[in-house]
This record gives sequence, structure tokens and C-alpha cells, in this order.
Amino acid sequence: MANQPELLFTSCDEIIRVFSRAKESITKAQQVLLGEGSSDALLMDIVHGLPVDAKLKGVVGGSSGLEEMVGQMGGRGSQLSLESGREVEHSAEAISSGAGRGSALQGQRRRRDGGNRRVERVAAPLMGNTELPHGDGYSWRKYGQKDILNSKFPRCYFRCTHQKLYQCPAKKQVQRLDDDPNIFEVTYRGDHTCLLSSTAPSVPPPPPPPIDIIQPSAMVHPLPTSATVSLSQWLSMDIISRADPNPDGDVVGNVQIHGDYVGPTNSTIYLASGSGGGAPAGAGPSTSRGYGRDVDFQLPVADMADAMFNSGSSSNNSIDLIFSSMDDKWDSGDKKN
DNA sequence: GTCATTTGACCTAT
DNA sequence: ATAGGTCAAATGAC
Repeated sequence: MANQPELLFTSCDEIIRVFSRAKESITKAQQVLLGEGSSDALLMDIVHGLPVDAKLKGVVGGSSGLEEMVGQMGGRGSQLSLESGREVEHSAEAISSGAGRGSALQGQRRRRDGGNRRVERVAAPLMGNTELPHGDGYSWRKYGQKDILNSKFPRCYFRCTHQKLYQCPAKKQVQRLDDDPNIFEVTYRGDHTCLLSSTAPSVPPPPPPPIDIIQPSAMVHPLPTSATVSLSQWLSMDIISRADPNPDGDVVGNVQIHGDYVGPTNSTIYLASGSGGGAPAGAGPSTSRGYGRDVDFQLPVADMADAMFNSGSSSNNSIDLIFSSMDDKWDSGDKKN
């Protein structure tokens, strides 16, 4: 790719076109939802009907990539005050009494840290690392895992990465539901205090607001049904395509997508290729390392990229699929000289 | 060397 | 006694 600037530029152009169409379609979907009430099925119909380029369908695997994106956006939506992206339960009593797990034994369990707990149910990512729910904007460190009585799946224990530095007491537990492995039950305990420090990382989105309990059966793909931040606002993107911004030729066909996200900062996706590009290696807000499970304040656009490009464990590098599919295009058509 | 994950052992509320 | 929650040594990735 580095040796084929035209190919790279055309590829980026293709991505921009598809993103633009996705934006249009989601905006339409939002209008439908706001105008006629919420209907997940209706939205999914719209998403399935998107004029998604066949090549990008290939990129995201068997399911529609935009379907995944909408699911991811629903999950993120809780942090954007979208009200039904996640199933949230603010109730110490509900938690301590088993919180939907149906275990009488768990109802007897203790509350070690004062009962300040909150439960969310989050759909598992459809691709990438499906073993854990998508990042919630905070940085977590896993400190334990335990098999739970009468549960098919182990429970994972996480605490705030900044626990030692800032004495942040925040913790969370993640467990798959027995009756629906596609849903994670995430229990948050304690509030983050690491954000109060002036040396702490940038402020992540606020925690999701309390909402009524949703029937688990309705939580297959969390979708925003009402919004205090409109989808179109959230998704508003200024797409800047720059062909060879650097006269020295270091970067060719760099594409920046700026999200007008009302959050800590604008986000930028760098699709630079070639050596010594304008974007640093691993560019992006995440400071994660290791296995890519920890997420430091990922932003929505980055999430979309994550969803689309399947960042994480798979050796099936989707970005390769994008451009290999583009190769096919040129092999069969334009690329004849 | 640093930091994150894994996992068996330990702690403790019930 | 039991089981959920936590600790910490071992291990691995970077």
C-alpha cells in the first residue's frame, strides 16, 4: 500500500463514501425513531436496508457492520445519556438479592462495600473480543475470576487501574448470563475518585443515568430509543481528505475523521499508511496495552473503528480485508495497467 | 523493567 | 461449612 499512493487514496475515498452513507442512514433512522416512537425492530430493518457496499459487508464478517456499529453505539450511548442503550439497575437491594440470576443463595450474599452498586446488562460484541463486553470508558484491571455456583460462566473481577495511584475504589464484576450468553451482566461498585486528581487522565463520560429495568429478552442489540444527545449530533463528522499533506511524501492519503462528540476531546481516526506517517503508531486515545482489554477513555468514533476493524485478538485483520477486497476490485476492473 | 493477566489460596459474610 | 470476593505469586507481553 505504501508504494501505491493512488490505491491508498482511492481506498480511503471509498471508506469516506461508505461512512457518509452510513451517517445518512442512521440520521434517517433517528428521525423515524423520534417521530414514531422507539422500535428496535424498525431500526434494525433500516440498518439492514442500508446500501452498504458489498465489500464492506465482507469487512465486517457475516453480519452487517453497521448493525454492529449501531449495537456498539447503543452500548456507548449510556455514557452519552442515551437512555436505553444499556439495561441499568441502580439498586443495592436488587443486586444483593441476586439481580436476575435467580439464585436464592446469592440473595444471602454480603455487601462488602456499602451497597453502592449498579448493574447493567450489556450485549456482547458481535465480533472482536466477545469474551468481554465492550469498553465502558474506564480503565479496568482484572484481579480475579471465579466460578459461581449454578452459573455456567465464571465471574470476572475488575478494579480501577488507578486504584493504587488515586485510591480509586471503583470495581466491577462481569458475568455472562446463563440463559443468554450474548448478554453480560456488569455490576459496578464504588465510584471513581481517580477523576478528581489533577494528574488523572482526562474525564470520561459520566455514568449512565438510572432507568427502569428492561426485560432481558429485549436486550439483544442495545439501541438508543431516545436521546439527550442526538445521534446526528453525535455522529456529525467532518471528513477531511488530504492527499499527500506532507510535501516530503511521508504521508499519502491521510484521512482524518473528526467526531463532534460532546466529550473530553475530539477524536481522530488516522488511517495513515506507510512508514513514518503523520499519525503516531497506535494513534488514538487508548492507552491500553497487553491484550487490548483495558480501555482508557475510548471515544465513540474510535469505537466505531474498533467495531469495524475488529481491533483486538483476531488474526483476521479486517483492515486487510478492506484492502484485499479493494485489490479484488482492481484486479477485476480498473487495475489493468 | 514494568505492567497486566492468570489462578490457587486465603478471607469472611452468611 | 459454604461460596463470593480478594490477594498475591507466577507468568507473559511489551
